[in-house]
Formats: sequence, structure tokens, C-alpha cells
Amino acid sequence: MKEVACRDCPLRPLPLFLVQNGEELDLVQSLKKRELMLSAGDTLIHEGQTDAPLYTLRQGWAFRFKTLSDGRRQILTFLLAGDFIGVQQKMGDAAAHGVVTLTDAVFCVFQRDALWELHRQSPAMGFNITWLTAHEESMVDDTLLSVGRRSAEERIAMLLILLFKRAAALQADGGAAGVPFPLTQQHVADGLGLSLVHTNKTLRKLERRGLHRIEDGRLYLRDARALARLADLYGDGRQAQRPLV
Amino acid sequence: MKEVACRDCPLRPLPLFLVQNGEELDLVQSLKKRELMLSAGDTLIHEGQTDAPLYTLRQGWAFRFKTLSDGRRQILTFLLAGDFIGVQQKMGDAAAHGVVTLTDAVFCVFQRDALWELHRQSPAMGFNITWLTAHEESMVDDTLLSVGRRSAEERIAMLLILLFKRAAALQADGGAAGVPFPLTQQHVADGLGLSLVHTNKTLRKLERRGLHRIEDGRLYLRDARALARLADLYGDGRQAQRPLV
DNA sequence: CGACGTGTTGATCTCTCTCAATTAGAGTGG
DNA sequence: CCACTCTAATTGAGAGAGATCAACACGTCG
Repeated sequence: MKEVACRDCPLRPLPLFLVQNGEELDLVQSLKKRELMLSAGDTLIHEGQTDAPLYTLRQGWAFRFKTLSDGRRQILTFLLAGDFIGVQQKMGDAAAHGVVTLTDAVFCVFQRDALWELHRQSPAMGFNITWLTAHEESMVDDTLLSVGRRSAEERIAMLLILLFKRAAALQADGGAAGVPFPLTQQHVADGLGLSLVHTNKTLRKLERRGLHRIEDGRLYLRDARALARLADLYGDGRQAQRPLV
Repeated sequence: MKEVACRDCPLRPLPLFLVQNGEELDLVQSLKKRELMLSAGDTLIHEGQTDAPLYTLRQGWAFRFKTLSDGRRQILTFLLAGDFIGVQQKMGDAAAHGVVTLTDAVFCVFQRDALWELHRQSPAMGFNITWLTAHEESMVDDTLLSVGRRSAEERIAMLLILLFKRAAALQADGGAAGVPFPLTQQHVADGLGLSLVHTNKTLRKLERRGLHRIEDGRLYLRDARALARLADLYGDGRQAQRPLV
């Protein structure tokens, strides 16, 4: 595959990306070192690795995770095209989490001090990045609420909805024909703090109930409304009700 | 209590704060609108509130949380002096979480666009803020690992260690005489995804085993080593072992 | 003094985990 | 083309960590 200039990045036109002017694009381009292609299941960053640069996921899926010494693993967030990777660790510091791909994937690699250069040369982009980082955190917050306080059924409903929405936003059809779903049930389990077996049973239950379907690596929401209800999607109702999905 | 100028902020000399030059201090000062004092248990930000400004916690303890519609609550992070509050929500957006104080507390209130002004006028401080935000996220990551994969005993050990370290860092004696511990067992439970009753039983078990003591609102670690071992503090060992506490 | 918040403990109950076994591809080598 | 191996999904059965239900102790406060 040919390397893509930032100017021609296929992600740029998507509605979720903040408009950037030519200068900003040139800046990003100048900080980009190269691209990196990995196969499904490859490790981008090892847990505890000390020299990880800054990446951007251009294509494919991946996830961030932490493990305990006996092997128990918790997936922290799933990464989709457009996500930043590596803002967390201060340069020179050990990565607090690992990153592994779920599919074949392409990453843009930036020089280590890119984060600082970006801030220095373009406060506007720096601002965007802190906002993106904060947004990342709010995704972890959501997961923490799920894992801490939702039942297995509710957690799974929540995960399906959120992943569907994120994946759908990257597609032209908005998910009308389902979205890719490259996770194994083990990934779902590790993302929700559940065991593999219970994840399987719960997933089957929801599927039999007609709430969703996973087939050939694609996810279809068959009753998004019911899923959202199950997940208590909009929390305690102190928030205004918004249309679902 | 008199308002304190940023230049004289008692937090500034602490080792954990990044040195700021006079100009940066003046900038922060110029963005600071006022101070706000709350009593223990007061709400700083309601879940779903739309107009929350940016705050800094100058004194006291607080916590961020989310709730489900049936009242189940998950505490996301505990906030200590020096922490930022409100970077998460984009201006004009609804707060994704609430903030409530655990003790009497003093907040510095900044104008809504302070985040942007800070970036614009001082890229260096902007950079620090994205780093701080990323650091906040890594704390949530840690909690997510606990809640998702650690047993009740392990979670509690982890929480005690982490809160102790954070609180000790704010004290001159580094925690030699214990640290303030203003949480009720309900807060511990809500922070770890446990029930109140089970939290109580586990806390008592660890206390009886001589690992810690909580008395008169103060926390003492009596066997930090054992707690760290229980918590599997440094994860999977791929990270270098560092001295504990 | 009664109401209330917090901590404590015992007795169930149940959701989720662990253990075990089976099925269904996909890939590999002979 | 078939045996063999591996991974992922499935399902049943039994075990257990943690939840829920109930009661009680203690201190504070109006």
C-alpha cells in the first residue's frame, strides 16, 4: 500500500473530524515520520514499553489493555480509525498499557515530540488534542460505569450500541448494512470484566431475543431501541433524552 | 477565608507541580474569575449540567461520578487538591458526570474559555494540560482494571494504596502520620463497583489482618508491602519493579 | 429524645465464574 | 483427500464471590 499524504487522508472528510486548514495539515504532515502496517493480532505497544512514539490509527481496529501478573486482562478502550494512541505516556515514561490490533491495520507514526510541536506551532490543534484526550477519558468513564454497576446483559447491550455507533460513523451508509465486528467473545469479555463463558451465554440470550445479530464478523442491531433501554443508555435521566442511535 | 493569588497558591511549591514562570502565573491569574467554597457533600456539578465552567480544586476532597437511572452510582475518580475539573466537557456540552465534595473545599473558578486562552497564550501550559488530562485518564484506566479484573480484596488494597500515595504527596510529612481519609464506606463501594456490605466486610478483614487502619477520618498503612502484593500493584511484571509507596 | 447517617455482622440468595466437553471451521502436512 | 491441530463458539453442571435482606450499635443533631 502506498503511503497517504495527510492532505489526502481518507479520514479527513468524515464529519467527526475537526476541519483543518492547509497550514495545520502541513504541520501534521511534517511531524509524521512514516506509516506502519500490522496484521491482525500484532502488538503495537507492549505493556511497560518505554519508548513508544505517538501514533494515529488510520485503518483497522485495535485495543488498549492492561494485565495483571497472573494474566487477567482488562481491555480499556477499543480503537477505531482516527484515534490517537500514546498521548497517555509522558515521553520517556513507560507505557501504562499495551496496544494490540484486532484487524490488519495501518498506523501513522509521529516523532516522539510531535505532541509538543503541535502545541507549540498550532495552539488551535493543541487545544483540539486536549479535547480529544478528554473525550477518550469520557469513553473510559462510560466503560467504568458499565463494569462497576451494570449487569452482564446491560454491559453487553451498552458495548454493542457504542461500538456500533462508532463504527457506523466511519461508514458512508451509517451502518445500514451492519458494521464490521472484529472482536472475539474473549475481547468482549475482557472489555467488560466478564468471563468468556458468561459472555457467550449472555450474547446468545440477547441474540435469541432478537436484539442483535453477529454474523461473519459483522454486527447488526436488530432492535436498537430495546438495547438502549436495556443499557440505560442515557443514565439517570437528569440528562435530556435524545433520540437513540 | 481570603482569596489567594495564584502566585501565592499554597499548592505551587509542592514537588508534583510543574514549575511555572511569572508570566504563566499572571496568565492563569487573569483567567481566574473567583473562588468558590463548598461544604462537605455539596454538589459542584450536577450530572447533565450544561454550563459548567472550568475549576481547580484548591483545598479539600471531591469526586466525579456517574449514575444510572435506578440510582446505581459509580465514582470515577477521587479529586484532591491540585486537580482539574471540567476539562472533559466541551464548552456548551452537557457534563457527562457529576462532581460532589467529600470535605469542605475551595475551588478556583475559571472563565469558560480559559482552556482555550491558556492554549492560545501559552502553548507550554496547554501542553501541560493535555498531559494532565492524559494522566487523569490513566487513573481511570487503573480503576477500570481493578473493577474489571481484581477481587474485592485486591480492589480495596489498590484503592488504599493509591489514595494514600496521592494524599501523602500533598503533605509535608509524606504520610508518616497517616493521611486524611474522608470517604465513607459507601464511597469506597461506589468507587470500586462493590456493595456497601461487602466493602465493609472486606475492609474489616484487611484491617484485622493488620494491613491498614482507618480511624477518626485518617488512613494509616500498616503493611504497605503486603497491600501492594495483594493489589498486584505493578501489574504483569513486564514493568520494572519499583520501590513501593 | 427520636431521626438519621455510618459502620458492623449474620443469613440467605443469585449472578457470574470455573470446570468440562462438544462442535464447527480453517489451516497444515502427508 | 484425509488426519491432525488450533482457535472460536457453545452448552451443561457445580461452586463461589459478592449481592441483598435484616438487625443492631453508636454518635450527632435538631
